[in-house]
Amino acid sequence: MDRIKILVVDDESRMRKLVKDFLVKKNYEVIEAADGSEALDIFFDDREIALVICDVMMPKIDGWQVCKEIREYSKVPIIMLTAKGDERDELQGFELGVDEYISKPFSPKILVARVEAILRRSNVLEESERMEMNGIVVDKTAHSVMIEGNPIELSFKEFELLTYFMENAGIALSREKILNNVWNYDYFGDARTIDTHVKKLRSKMGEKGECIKTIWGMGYKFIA
Amino acid sequence: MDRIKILVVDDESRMRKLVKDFLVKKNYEVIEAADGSEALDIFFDDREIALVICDVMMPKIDGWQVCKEIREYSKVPIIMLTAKGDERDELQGFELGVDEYISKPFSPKILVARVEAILRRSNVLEESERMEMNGIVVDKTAHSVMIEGNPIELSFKEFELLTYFMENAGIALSREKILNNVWNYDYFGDARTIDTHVKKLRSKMGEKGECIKTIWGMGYKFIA
DNA sequence: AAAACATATGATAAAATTGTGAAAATATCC
DNA sequence: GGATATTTTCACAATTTTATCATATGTTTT
Repeated sequence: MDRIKILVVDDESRMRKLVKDFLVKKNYEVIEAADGSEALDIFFDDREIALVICDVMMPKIDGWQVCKEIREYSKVPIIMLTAKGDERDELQGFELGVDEYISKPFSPKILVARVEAILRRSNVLEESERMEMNGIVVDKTAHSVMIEGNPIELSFKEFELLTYFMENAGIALSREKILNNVWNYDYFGDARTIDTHVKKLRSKMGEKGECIKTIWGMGYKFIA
Repeated sequence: MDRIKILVVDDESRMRKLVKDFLVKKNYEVIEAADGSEALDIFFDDREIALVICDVMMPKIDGWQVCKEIREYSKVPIIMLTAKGDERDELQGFELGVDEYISKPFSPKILVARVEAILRRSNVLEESERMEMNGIVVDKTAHSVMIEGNPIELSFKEFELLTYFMENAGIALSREKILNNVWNYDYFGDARTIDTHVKKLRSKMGEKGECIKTIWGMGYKFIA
């Protein structure tokens, strides 16, 4: 899965950097905008931003305005950074659809906690990546495999191999191709090791092992 | 915060024990009273009882009477256990200030659900973040853990780790991910420290330690 | 049908990962 | 400041996975 994108809008570059640093450490992808119009440009251009963190006080277009314009078209979660707890402003904000406030100065922990809470609420975090073909259910998130409702235990490589097969169902895959995709690029061992893994996979998959077909002189193919 | 106190009033010890067992598993402190006058004594003596569960049918002072006397001085939520749905009685009860009825026989789930609902309504469960999975009760507010009704002592990190696992039950978690979420962003130590914590957690959790599964070559996963 | 070649299989060796206990470093509490 | 508990590190054992190889089995070609 790709990293989650967060748009940080603030006219002070120091503040942007601060916020960015903590979020990057948490493995988010942070995009910066130095003012309201840049923020709106980026937001409507990118279309994949999962969260907006926006300073209220900005020259030209202020935070409220940014919020309002985004809300015209999007329900993306918005966190506002306020100078201090101005209740009247906050009330106004909630009407505009602000999801959360963080008043400066804030601790990094608070920031990260709020961000995670919001993302969890909006189900951006941890959507389960599942795949189902012919009674074989692969859940990449849970790292589990079920066949006809029964869980089976696969080793790491076997799991990777199976998901690679299933993601490329119906496509003939040469050993070379499999090596390049399932093994690290720096693997220079024997390609025949694939055979062994295929063997184990097939046996663990029972009847469904026949989904992995041998293409003589070429490689393998997964058929659903 | 201390555990929440619930007073259970019933002349049948079997019934008291039944109710108590389920509530204790949910980390409530249960105080028993075998008859009405004992109940009133305990209630006015303790002053910290958050909920009263009271049988209607009792010798000497019946449930209605207990309810009435408590209501003279307190607005504590009261749940009545009735033999069967006698509507006339229930009407009478609501006038007395009974909050909820549970008619015998009841399922433990119903009981616990009603209790939690009432406590939430009366703000006793003030955002007390607790979760329960497979007999493991974690109360983030109280920072306590119970397994099958027995409290276990966890260190700070162990507690954080367990809650992280439980909040992400069923999801395969890489060491990197665990470090980023349970440890501070500024931790750059050895990832193997996780193993040590997992080891201690497992041993402290006894049989339930098996809920933390090792995913070879990948990380760990909590299964409920 | 035999030769030549490709894949399957089982056993085994090598490598990688995790479990564990103890010691060292840190933090916390009197 | 010392005692205690927690957290981290480390070394080694135990375990699991992965790679290799020899051999068996199966396909294709001649």
